[in-house]
Amino acid sequence: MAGGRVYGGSNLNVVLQGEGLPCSSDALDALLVSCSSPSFHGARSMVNFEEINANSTEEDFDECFHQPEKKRRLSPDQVQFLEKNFEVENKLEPERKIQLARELGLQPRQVAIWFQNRRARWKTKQLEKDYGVLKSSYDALKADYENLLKEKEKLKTEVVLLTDKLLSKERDCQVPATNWPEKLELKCQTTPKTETVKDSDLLLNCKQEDLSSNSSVFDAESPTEAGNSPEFFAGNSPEIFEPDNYSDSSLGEEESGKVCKERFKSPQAFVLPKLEEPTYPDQASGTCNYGFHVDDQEPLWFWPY
DNA sequence: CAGGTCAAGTAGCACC
DNA sequence: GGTGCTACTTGACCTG
Repeated sequence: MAGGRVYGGSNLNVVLQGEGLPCSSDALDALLVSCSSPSFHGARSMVNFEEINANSTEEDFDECFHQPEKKRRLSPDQVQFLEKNFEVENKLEPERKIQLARELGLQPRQVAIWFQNRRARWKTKQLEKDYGVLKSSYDALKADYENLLKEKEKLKTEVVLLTDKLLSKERDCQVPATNWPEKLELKCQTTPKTETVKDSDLLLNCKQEDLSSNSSVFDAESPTEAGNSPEFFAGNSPEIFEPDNYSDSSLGEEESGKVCKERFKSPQAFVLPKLEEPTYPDQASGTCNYGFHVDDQEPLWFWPY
C-alpha cells in the first residue's frame, strides 16, 4: 500500500476512512441519507447508494459491504455526467468530488479514480495527437530536403556540362574566357563569395535567379573556383567585367587586343580558374568580347560533344 | 478465446 | 506523516 494508505475496494467503511470521511454509524447514515436520491443510478456500478439504502436491515447492509466486489462499469448516464464535469475542469476538488459522488450515487473514491483514469486517457490521446502533428511536419521537411538534394544534383550536373563545354571552347579559341555574360556578372556580384558561404546559400541564390542561367557554373564545393578571388565578387575590380573594357572603341583592334592580353596576365583577371585561356571561334578578332550574352546561352545546352 | 476497455490496486513522488 | 497526484499493473467484463 502506498504511504500506509488503505484502499479497501470491497469495504466502504475502509474506503470512507481512506477518503478522510467519518465512518461512525451516524455519519454514515447521514451520508447515506444524503445519497438516497441520486440523480444517476449506476445499475452495474460497484456500490449503488440507492441499493444500500434500500437494504435497510443491518444484515443486508453488512453483506453489501463485505461480499467481494466485482468490477462493474459505470452506467452510460454516469459516464456522460462525469465527462461533462471533466470538460469543465479535469481536476477534482474535494468538495466537488463529494458533490459528484452524491449526484451519481457513487463513492467519492470512485469519482476520484474515474477522474484519474480519465486524465490518463486524455494524456494518451494528446500524445497521439502531438505525435501525428510532429510526424506530418517531419514528413514535409523530409520531402523538402529530398527535393533540394535532387535539385542540387541537377545543378551539379549542369555545372559539369557547362564547364566541359567551356573548356572545349577554350581549346578552339586561344583567347582567355574572362568576358562573362553581363547577367552572370551581376548575379555573382550580388553574392559575395567567401569561404564561409555554404552550398545551400549558393543554391538558394541560384533559385532566386534564373536556374537555367550560367550562375550555376560556380561550384561552391570546388575550392579552386571563384572563392579564391573574393575581389571578383566583392566588386573590388569592377572594370574586370565591364563588357566594354576589352573592346574599347578608342583603341585599335591591335591595341585593344594587347590591353586585353596584358590584363589577363594579372591573376586578378583570371577570376574563373577553370577557364584556362579559352578561345572562341566566333570571337571578333583582337577583342575580348565574345558576344556572350545570357540570352544566347540556351543553345549551349544542346551542343554535342 | 484472444484482445481491448475500464475500474481499481499499487508504488513512488511532491507538497504542505 | 497525511494527502493527492502520476505511472503502471491487475482483474473483470465485453466483443468479434
